[in-house]
Amino acid sequence: MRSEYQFRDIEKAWQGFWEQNQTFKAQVNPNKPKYYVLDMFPYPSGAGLHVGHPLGYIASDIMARYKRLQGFEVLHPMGFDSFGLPAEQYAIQTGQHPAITTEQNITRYIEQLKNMGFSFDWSREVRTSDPSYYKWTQWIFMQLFNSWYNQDSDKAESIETLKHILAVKGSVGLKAVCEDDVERISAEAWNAMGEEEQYAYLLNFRLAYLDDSVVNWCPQLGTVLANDEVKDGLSERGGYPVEQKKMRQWSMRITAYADRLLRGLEEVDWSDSLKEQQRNWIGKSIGTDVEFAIEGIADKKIKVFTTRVDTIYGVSFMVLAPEHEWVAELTKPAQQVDVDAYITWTKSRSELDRVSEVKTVSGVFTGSYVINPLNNERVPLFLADYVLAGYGTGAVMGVPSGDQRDWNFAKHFDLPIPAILDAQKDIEKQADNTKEGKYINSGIINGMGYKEATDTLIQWLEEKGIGKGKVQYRMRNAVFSRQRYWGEPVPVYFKPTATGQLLPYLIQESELPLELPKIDKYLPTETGEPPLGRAADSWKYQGQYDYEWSTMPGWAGSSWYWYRYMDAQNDAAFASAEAVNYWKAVDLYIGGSEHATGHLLYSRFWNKFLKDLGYVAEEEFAKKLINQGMIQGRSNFVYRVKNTDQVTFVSHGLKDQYDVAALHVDVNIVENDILDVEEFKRSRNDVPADAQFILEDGKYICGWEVEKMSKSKFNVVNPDDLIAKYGADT
RNA sequence: GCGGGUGUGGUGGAAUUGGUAGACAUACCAGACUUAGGAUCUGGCGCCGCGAGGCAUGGGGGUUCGAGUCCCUCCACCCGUACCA
Repeated sequence: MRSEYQFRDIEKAWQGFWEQNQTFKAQVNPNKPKYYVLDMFPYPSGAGLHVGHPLGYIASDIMARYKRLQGFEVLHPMGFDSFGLPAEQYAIQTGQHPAITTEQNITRYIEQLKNMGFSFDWSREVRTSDPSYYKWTQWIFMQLFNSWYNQDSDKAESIETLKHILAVKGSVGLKAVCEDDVERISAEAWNAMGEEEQYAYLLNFRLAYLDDSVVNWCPQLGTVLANDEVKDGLSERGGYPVEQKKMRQWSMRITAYADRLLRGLEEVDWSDSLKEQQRNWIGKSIGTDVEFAIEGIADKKIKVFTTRVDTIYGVSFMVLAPEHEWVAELTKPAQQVDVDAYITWTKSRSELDRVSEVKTVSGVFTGSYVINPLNNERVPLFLADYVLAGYGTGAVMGVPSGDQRDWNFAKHFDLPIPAILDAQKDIEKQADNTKEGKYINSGIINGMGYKEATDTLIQWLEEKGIGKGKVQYRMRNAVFSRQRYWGEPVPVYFKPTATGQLLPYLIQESELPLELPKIDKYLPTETGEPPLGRAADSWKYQGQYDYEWSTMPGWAGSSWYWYRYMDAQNDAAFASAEAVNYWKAVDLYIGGSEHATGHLLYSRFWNKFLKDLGYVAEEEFAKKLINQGMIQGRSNFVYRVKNTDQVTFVSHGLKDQYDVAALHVDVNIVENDILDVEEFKRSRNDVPADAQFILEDGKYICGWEVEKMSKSKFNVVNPDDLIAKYGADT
């Protein structure tokens, strides 16, 4: 009889006991203090659970067990973020419905997670792709559509309160977060509108709204690509050209919450680095909007945003984004050819390319001039792709003496570099962004210091009605449409007005969930519509109106899931008031830092919105957050001898005698650094059967190195294998 | 490019304010015990050197009586960069 620890039997027995006795089932129990420990739920990929997943799950499991022993009622759930691109790509290739592969992957994940013996309450499992779950994702979308952001109360309110304000006061003095170019109207004008006209007007104020956004469009694939799927201006699949194209998309007005998202960081126990990343992402800057008149065009003015209005006398050029809507009108015939060529070129460049290449200057003169309102000088108007249409006003003023990129631009196009501060040094050699000293060559602010000059200019501009102080955020509103199949359908249909304009309407709440229709292929349609367009003939609201064909992004389902765990089976609400008021918020959230500016920001946004509407208890959803690190892997290497006719590998101890190239080899065919040569030949089709191996002591010894664990380094170990070999506790 | 982070033995990591660098653990080496070992115990273990000693916290420079810690500068790697999850 062997006396060693029989982990296979013992672990299996206890896991069975826990399941039968529901040992880890959580309940609303007002007699006990609660503790909510949450893991970032995984995407169920086809590769199965990676060893990186348990790294965080082990930490949270330790906390969950510890808190239970301390007498807390502990909520420690697990679920699956099961909508996403990989399942859709697989469906496109195989015709297999993504729901089927997703189901299989989840089954595997659950088996793996149970083998590890985590103390999850599996009765609360959620799956974002399950209609009983996405019913509530769609419901939240409906609430966002039915809301506007009132800056007076500093919260989201029902669109009904806006209707009331419009009927009584109109929108002239209304403080709402909305599109900049919304026409301001009087109460009389509002009341004189027809019902459809009023409805169309309200669309400008909703927190979920339609807007033009720039996307990566691949004409050959007929689809929109993620930046991730674009490499060097070509699609990763197929290598086709990708261009920047404007499309009508759903967006979420997250910018309405920018300031609250900043302030909320002060009350959460998250790492300083993570908070800093969010602050920088939101990017609050205080500056000034200034309007420049256009020479020869009386009815239009170009608006720029600047954080350094004090440098306005140093302006020697102006730059518009190539996508700016007035480009066609502002381009003179003599420059038309150059401008067209430049725009064509920028269309091939991703946003990341555009802002990251600062060494090379590119741009083109439009032939037009604007007028500096302070000194009435003519300022040449250029296009350059470092200016982004989606940020600020899509136009910037060029001040070469104070900004290095502007300085480079001015040198390249041989533009003047006027000095504006007596403290600026060597501006013929480089820009000097100092705010020190007194202004020179600067009209009404000559002799002043920075603060006085800024205040004087803002006051002057506001009096003349051509500028005003403004807070600008770097963060943009969040695009919410995806031209994909495997996501939540948007619960909207389109109905034409009397004039034929299509307006979006919500379906009835009682009609939720709006389930994904079955389609024959998962590709976009031949006319470039999203995949759901394939169901258009039969999939109609009340048999006559087209539904929205785009689906929601991956972040929709993950931006509220912690509430569903509180009351996962509830069919009447996303969670009952009783459950929400007991569990309140996540006490400890564990996951990767890569979610700093995506998931964690979107989730805070939706949480604040749900709080405004009174559906949840807390302003911040995760009180404490810990980022787990990454798993390192021990990589193995083989050494291929260079410049030989016959493919030859030399063992590690002898490699210095040859000219060799080190190649990663799969660690799963290496044991104690000894390579399984036969398996190596079998598993690699780039290694011929007659390959030579120069051995030492009859063995092929591999080299090794510690690196990030990743597929490309062939150093990934499978948790199943490790558990089978050593047991879950190990 | 920009934002955030990390760099200390084979590995995970210690080192309170600037005051003995490498605690603790693991791996490895040698030995003991044992029917057996994925158990236990003992010793060794940053690098060079027989030794005395010298060198060493990504590289270079600086401040200081004294620097892993402070300053400057450079490098490498990781995360994010808005439709991967």
